[in-house]
Amino acid sequence: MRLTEVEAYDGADDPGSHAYRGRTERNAVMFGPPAHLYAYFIYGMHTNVNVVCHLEGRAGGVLLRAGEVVDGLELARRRRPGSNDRDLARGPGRLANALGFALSDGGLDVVDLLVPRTRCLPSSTISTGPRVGLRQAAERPWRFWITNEPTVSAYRPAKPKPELATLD
DNA sequence: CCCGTGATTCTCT
DNA sequence: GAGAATCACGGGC
Repeated sequence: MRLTEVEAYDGADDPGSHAYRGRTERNAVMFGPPAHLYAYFIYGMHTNVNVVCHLEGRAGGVLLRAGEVVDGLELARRRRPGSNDRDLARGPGRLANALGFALSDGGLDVVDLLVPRTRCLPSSTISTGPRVGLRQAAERPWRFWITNEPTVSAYRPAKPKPELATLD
């Protein structure tokens, strides 16, 4: 998998992070050592995965939002029947599916699964913007993606909180 | 566009 | 401990 889109979450200082309100049973691995998987279940049907990034004791991680399947294409297709190749990992739930990650993989050490590119992309090819679906800290431009990559997911703003009726 | 779906967490008792 | 609100989404129309 070649990652094309990620989002950063900074624990204690980030109202958008699952770790913002401190350690709980669910988010415990985010407080542990880096390069481990924080997996969680969302919207009643989807699994998302993050890579823990800060040193032990300080929470934070990077949500893997989208990628291009460049290896094990047949396997990824089998894991996501009906998906076209571009969509195999286009979105965090789909990406977890395509890689075969499940909730039970939470805590897994992924240091050997993450292979840095041999050459860095020039920063001019990386775009940034607000994270998807957040009401809290929505203004922080902590979503990063490769510009013009077809495998990057569509941006969807958070559903605004219903306001009480206003005169107008 | 719209809505299913269920874990987690918050806010009261 | 119960009930409600929230939610880092995807698929279908």
